[in-house]
Amino acid sequence: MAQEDVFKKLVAHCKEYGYVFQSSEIYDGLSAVYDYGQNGVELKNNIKKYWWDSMVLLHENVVGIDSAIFMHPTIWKASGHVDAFNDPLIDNKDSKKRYRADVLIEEQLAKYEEKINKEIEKARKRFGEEFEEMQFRETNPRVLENQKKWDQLHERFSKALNDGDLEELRQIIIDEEIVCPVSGTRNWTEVRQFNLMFSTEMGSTADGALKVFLRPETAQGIFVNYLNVQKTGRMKIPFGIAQIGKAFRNEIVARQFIFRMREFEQMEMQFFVKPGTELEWFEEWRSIRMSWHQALGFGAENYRFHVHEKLAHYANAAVDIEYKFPFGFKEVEGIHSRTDFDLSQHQKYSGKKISYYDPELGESYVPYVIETSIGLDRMFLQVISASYCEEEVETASGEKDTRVVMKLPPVLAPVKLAVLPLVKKDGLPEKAREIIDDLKFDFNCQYDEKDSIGKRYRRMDAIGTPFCVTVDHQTLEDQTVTIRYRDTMEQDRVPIAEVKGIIASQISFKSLFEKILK
RNA sequence: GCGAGAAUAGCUCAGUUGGUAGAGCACAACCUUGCCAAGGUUGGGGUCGCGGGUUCGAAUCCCGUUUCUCGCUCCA
Repeated sequence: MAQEDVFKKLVAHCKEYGYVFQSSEIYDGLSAVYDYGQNGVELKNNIKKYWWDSMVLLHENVVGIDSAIFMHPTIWKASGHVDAFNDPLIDNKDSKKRYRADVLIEEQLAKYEEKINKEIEKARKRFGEEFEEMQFRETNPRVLENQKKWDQLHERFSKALNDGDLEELRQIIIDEEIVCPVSGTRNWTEVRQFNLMFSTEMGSTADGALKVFLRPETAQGIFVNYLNVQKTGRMKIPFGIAQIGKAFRNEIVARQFIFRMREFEQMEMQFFVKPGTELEWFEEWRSIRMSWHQALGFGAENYRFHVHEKLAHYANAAVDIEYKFPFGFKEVEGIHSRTDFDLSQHQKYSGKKISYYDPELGESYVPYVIETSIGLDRMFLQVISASYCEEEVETASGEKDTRVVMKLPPVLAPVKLAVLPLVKKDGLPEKAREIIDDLKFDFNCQYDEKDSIGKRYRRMDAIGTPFCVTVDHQTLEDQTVTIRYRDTMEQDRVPIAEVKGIIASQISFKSLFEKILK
């Protein structure tokens, strides 16, 4: 079966079994926004717990916070998001290439400058040492002409940019006869402002309302709380701050199910270190994070590192952990060495001193930061991609049949066990209820008495329930039940009293954590 | 954003040159069976994605729009 078909089936399966729904579906949906259903939310919460505990419990120098989605707008100036994520874009209809309108115009300005410089260089060669550049600039007709064009264009461009006049930007491109470098044509679309950040207004909209952004990343909430946590927690460098939360990006193209969404959830940990030691810590976390993924047992061959050649403005090292999704290797998590960029920026914009006094060195410095940032929704997709299986099995009548089973790691499964009376009479349902009443405070349990036992097993396979406890007539006599294991479909008969312990031992995070620490 | 394709019951689909919508599965109730899906009876559920237009009449033809899929592009 082709990988795309698997993915299609997985998406359908997610909807059919209450994992993921399209947002606002009864209103025709909302593009690139999804809701998690009754099983999806359980799986998601379990993934969060796996991550959170692996950060906060396993590392005594990592603590958590939960910062607000709304933050002071200046934070986004300091972080660079306002400038970096605010581009006027224009497309060439012939080459289908997209450009930043402001960049196209800047290039045109550069062309005029180049022409002027050429004239000056020519003249400099001709006149040698007697050449007076200022005088030449003021008198040479070709220089004057290009200078005039430059001035006019620059003035018009600045005004258009300041006014946010997109029409005018497009008109400039047309008037300047700027062509697409690829197609060579001037067949341009409208200029559209593309802002990666969603904004809204806080306070009265009549006047003086504050324009605030929905955070495009959770990291800044950690940076602006760095001092609070460091001081109140008496944290000593190196230490980390972890956070799980929603972030929002107005993506142009958001596709591939929950892989790229407009509203998504991040699990980030920013680790503050002494300058100069950041690359050691970068290596350390890169290795810890890979172990965290691989501990789930989806196969080491399905992961790889992707080292960034081109680094973002704030980073001095960056690597992605990629997982082999049905649509190819894609980024799940990024580990970045962010230097002191963020803290320094906030120091500059806020005017507050953000430094750490290192008692061992006897001096102060702005810490460097190693960031581990994982997309929770991508992690969710990784888990369900890895778990979705279609198996050939033989039916009771000897025919071939396909069993769809979600082989989720039991520790992450939304429903841990189902308790099933073999028949709906003879007191078996009552006995099953009794067992559930004893287990329901420890595990997410389900009760099902409808349809044949085989059908109920299949339903549990489809949502990934790792254990089915079946109550039969023998149960009433000797207080034993059968436990049926999802992956092998094999059964053990055990005393009711032992069920809790057996399941608890298989859904503990401890064994995963031991793999990570090893 | 561009190009191509798709949208009919919860799911998979049928629906003739335009004549007021069907099947299987699923779901609910009851009966029966009882360890790996598909026994019987009965029942609920669709203004055919949405909005216009053409027509006596539109699921069907035309236009627009929304959502999804694929490719390109973009983002990191």
